[in-house]
Amino acid sequence: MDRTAKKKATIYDLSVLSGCSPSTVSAVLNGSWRQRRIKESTAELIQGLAAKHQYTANLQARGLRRSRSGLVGLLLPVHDTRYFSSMAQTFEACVRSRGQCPVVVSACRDPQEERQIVETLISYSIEALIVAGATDPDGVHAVCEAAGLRHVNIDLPGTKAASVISDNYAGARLLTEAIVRRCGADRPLDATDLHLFGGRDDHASRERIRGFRDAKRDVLGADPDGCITPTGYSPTTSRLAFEDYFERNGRLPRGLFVNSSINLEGLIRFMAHHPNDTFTDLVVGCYDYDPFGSFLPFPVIMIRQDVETMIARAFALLDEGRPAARIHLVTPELVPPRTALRGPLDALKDEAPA
Amino acid sequence: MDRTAKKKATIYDLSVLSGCSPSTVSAVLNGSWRQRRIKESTAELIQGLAAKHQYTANLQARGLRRSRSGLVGLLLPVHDTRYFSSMAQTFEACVRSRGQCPVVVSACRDPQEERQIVETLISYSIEALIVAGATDPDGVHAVCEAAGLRHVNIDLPGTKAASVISDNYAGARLLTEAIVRRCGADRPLDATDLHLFGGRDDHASRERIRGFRDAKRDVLGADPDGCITPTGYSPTTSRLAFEDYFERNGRLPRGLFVNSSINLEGLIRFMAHHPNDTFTDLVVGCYDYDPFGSFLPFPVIMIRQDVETMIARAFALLDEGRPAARIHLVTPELVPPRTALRGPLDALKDEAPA
DNA sequence: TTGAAAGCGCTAACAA
DNA sequence: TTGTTAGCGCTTTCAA
Repeated sequence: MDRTAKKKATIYDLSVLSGCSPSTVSAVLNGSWRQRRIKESTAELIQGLAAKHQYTANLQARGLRRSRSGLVGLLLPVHDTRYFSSMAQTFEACVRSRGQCPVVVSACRDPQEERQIVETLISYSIEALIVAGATDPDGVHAVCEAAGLRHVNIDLPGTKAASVISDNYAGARLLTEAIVRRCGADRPLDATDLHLFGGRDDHASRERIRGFRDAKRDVLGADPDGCITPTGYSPTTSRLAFEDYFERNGRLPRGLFVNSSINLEGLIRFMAHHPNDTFTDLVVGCYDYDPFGSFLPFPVIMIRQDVETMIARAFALLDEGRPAARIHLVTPELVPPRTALRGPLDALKDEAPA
Repeated sequence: MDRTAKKKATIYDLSVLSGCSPSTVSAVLNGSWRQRRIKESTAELIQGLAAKHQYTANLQARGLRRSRSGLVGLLLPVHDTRYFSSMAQTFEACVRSRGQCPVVVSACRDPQEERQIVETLISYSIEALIVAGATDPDGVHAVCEAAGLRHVNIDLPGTKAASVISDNYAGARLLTEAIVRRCGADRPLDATDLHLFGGRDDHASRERIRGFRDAKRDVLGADPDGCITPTGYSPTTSRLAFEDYFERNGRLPRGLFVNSSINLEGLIRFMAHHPNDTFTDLVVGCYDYDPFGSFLPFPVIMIRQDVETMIARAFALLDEGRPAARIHLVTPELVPPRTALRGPLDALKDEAPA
């Protein structure tokens, strides 16, 4: 027995109450009344009635009629990472500032899920979509294209739609050099002692690996094979890779390039099974920034991707209509160990202590 | 010029193509055809056509007609925390397993935003709402109630709707005792040397403070005043509180109860400005679990709230229809230092290395 | 086993 | 300055 579920007021109710026609009411209530040259007094009358009866537009009806919904989508691989959750946070602020409603969903890096979820969003007539870190951006593109949906890739590029990604090559070089510098403070680093873990066969990983290798060659004068271990984006498989290396070599490499914060979670799972002195001498570089990750008991140098700029660029491209299918690089930032950066949450006003 | 934005097929198109009536097509395509006793062969015919023409239902139209949308909402304070992002992750899986579409939004702990955002969701005819960590749950309740929207609170309780929260009192006791135990390993802890930072005047903070004080009294035999510093849920204000304490006392307390992972971010911001030896001897307890937070260079004991159970209970209550406005406690878990727990991401299948 | 027809709440020509 | 009207695409009685 839902006592209070009174039916919501419609423009027809207000039409009767005000003595005006439904279309007049509609115009007043959706803001188009000035240009429809409706008398100020009628507008006020209707607005008053609307407030009094707690009228709110039925957005499904409006959307159906206008064949758009006011919804804007963000497709993530996962929510549960500081990188992607900060992306969601930034995206949401952007969308709201445009008076639209954000819809953030995740597809777990499953190409089929990606397409299917996007199809669902399209069925709700979303007006634009940002595709972040998709495993199959071109597959998603096909779905969007067929429905005439504006979309851009972010984080991981596609070949069919505009893409905003960070400059993974430059970032990886920067990071690699910083690791070497930090290691070298004590004694020179052997090239086999700088190892990259994580990532898989996607554009970001490839670019990072390329930057890693080039930097190694430049700085250490050598880039032996076997210093790269892809693990996918899973803490479990990453951890196994570390265990494996450790068993083979009796220790970790002195310099560790970790492909992403998810892979860094693999490292801490490894840590949980090994005493702290396993990690003396270790210098870690991690692509992606996590505030707590920056304060681990060994130096962790991080790369913070400029999410704010990436999102802003993505929206700029969406506004263009049909942007060319090229890649836009955004420069990431090197973050020294023990650094706490401000994040999207800092944009919110601080609450009084109580 | 959007070349390919061909209009989407409708049931009318398929009606013409198949020679059946729109209502038959509708029934076939929304799954109600068996009970509408439609011949298998007609169904197959229509399904074939639908596939061929890439028909997908217009969910806005369906929603308008049925006056529900298939959308289920989750209102968060913020995305960018491992606690809330894991909640989003878990929520999303739950909603999808029910064949509905998740909508996760955040309101930045602003009571007015909370109500307004919920009003928007209601305008989209969402079918149920989980209100997580709201600053003004009862305000949100009023909005939902007026629209006859099923909803439950989670994380922070309200007085008007059913609420699922973790047992903050018990958790805080557990955590406090664990901090004392860990400190005491060396030399006995003075009661003034166990300090609580963070939180504000909400139910969770109050319960945690109560648990903290009771445990202190029980274990240390005293609970002097002035050992509690609320800071709100902001890294900046938390950091200032730590700085302030440090300036006054020339050091941090030996035992630190931190109210939430956001407040723990305040601690690491403090760390960024102080050398590592400021933190020898320190034992931290943090309400909320963050995988990297568990591996800081001093012992961090954490409380992991059982998000999976909380979400599951919330859905169970939603299914009840009109659940009583009582509070349901879920037991949280004590996490020793240097512990890497599995999270919602581990439920996903691990990807092959490349 | 199927079809006809009304209508969900709103918008946008077009008329007045 | 306002009203009339015809849908947007779908579901759902009711009738056949």
